Amino acid sequence: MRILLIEDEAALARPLAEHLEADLHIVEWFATLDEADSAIRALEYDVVLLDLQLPDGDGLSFLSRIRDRNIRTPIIILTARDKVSDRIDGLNRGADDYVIKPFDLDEVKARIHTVCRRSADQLTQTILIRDLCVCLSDHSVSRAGQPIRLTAKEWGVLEVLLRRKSKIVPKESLEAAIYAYGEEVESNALEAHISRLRSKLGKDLIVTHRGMGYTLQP
Amino acid sequence: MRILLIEDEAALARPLAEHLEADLHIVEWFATLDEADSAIRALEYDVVLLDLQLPDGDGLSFLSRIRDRNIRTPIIILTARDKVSDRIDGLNRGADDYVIKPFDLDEVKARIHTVCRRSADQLTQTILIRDLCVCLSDHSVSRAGQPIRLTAKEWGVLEVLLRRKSKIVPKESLEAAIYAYGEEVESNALEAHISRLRSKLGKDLIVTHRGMGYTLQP
DNA sequence: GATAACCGTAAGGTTGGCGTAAGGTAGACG
DNA sequence: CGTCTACCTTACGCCAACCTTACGGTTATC
Repeated sequence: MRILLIEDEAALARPLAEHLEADLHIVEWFATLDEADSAIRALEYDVVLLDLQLPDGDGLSFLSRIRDRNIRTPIIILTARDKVSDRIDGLNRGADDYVIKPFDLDEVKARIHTVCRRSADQLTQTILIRDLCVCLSDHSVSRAGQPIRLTAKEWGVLEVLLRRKSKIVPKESLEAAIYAYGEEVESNALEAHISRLRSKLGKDLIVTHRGMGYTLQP
Repeated sequence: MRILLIEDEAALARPLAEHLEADLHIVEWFATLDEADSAIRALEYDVVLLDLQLPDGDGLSFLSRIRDRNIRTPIIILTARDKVSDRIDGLNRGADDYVIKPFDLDEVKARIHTVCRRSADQLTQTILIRDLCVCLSDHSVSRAGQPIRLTAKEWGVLEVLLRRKSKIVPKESLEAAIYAYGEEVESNALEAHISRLRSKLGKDLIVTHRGMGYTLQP
């Protein structure tokens, strides 16, 4: 678990960080919103522990800003016992839970666990097409419950076709999708991938439009 | 916390509900078993507060019915001081705790907390996968009863794979999970960890998806 | 202060994905 | 019907991605 701890009081933060690290988590501790902001921009965390009173700004507005940016990382607020309104406000702005200071270290641990679990079984984006079940978020395909293993390139092609559902996708678009700049390829590599995809997913799933491109059969 | 309160005496129920709501819980109050039954069918609660004497039936049989349906939501019984046998009976039928009427509001709160903690710890945190038993909360793994010792990094990798169950997890995600910012590593350290994990947990638990990442074999 | 555990590194081995190309198929058009 | 051409299919071989292992540096443990 990768944890972002935003707390200015070292006396609180340090033991907490140590306790969580002893629990085999990776903790990154910042004392200002400014630092935390660049950290959360650059990296992915599994959970954020956010103190509301910080030297360089209000934790609540930070919270709103994060959610506005559509970052859905679970956030647990660290708040004083008497600041009931802060807690409510925080939950309303998209926090996932709160812990009251002074907190029990094990309680924080427990909250982190439940919050992470909650976010882990979030909805996964799955698409049903003919007898196939394609899950975009886990890169998995199955037919009649039987999982089908695709290679990286095959998946790349399928994903583009799925996203441009029912539209005719030109070969060039597909090639652009699976080859980075500079590693383009001459020859019929794409056609070979299409062929291999068909043999795995069913002969008539992918329809050819001569001279134009490919579509998925709905 | 989402709380289902089943209590017919408004004089008791109302202040309790208010007190719990002030503590930021969500309380849904029903005065009959019938209503409560449909509520618990439809929604998930974190804890149920159950009075045993209700106008439309016996709380104890309701309790049995819930447990028979394999609903494991923690249940706290609200009972009168002189009904000792009811309490024992309740606990035997699967209640998690009891509070004696007339109760102190803060005591109820405390009971709710401990009961929730307990249930969160025990049922959410152990995962069975193939012949392995993995406990997320205490970071232990065992195969056929034999404990297996994992190192910190090995555990970090395994935990992420477990949490993203059945998803293909890219190498970068795994690396991000076990290295804090600034202590990233060049070389195939991750591959080495995967290899060591496989030798400890079984050769085919972790499946490689070339160019994409790793998955756990279900 | 010695022993063990952990982990990054790199070397050497393995393999599956992928590009290639050759031969076949089928729409398009006259 | 014949020809052209875009596309299909298959086998093959290469190589990057990956695996495994040993080694040494560092840190934890007693």
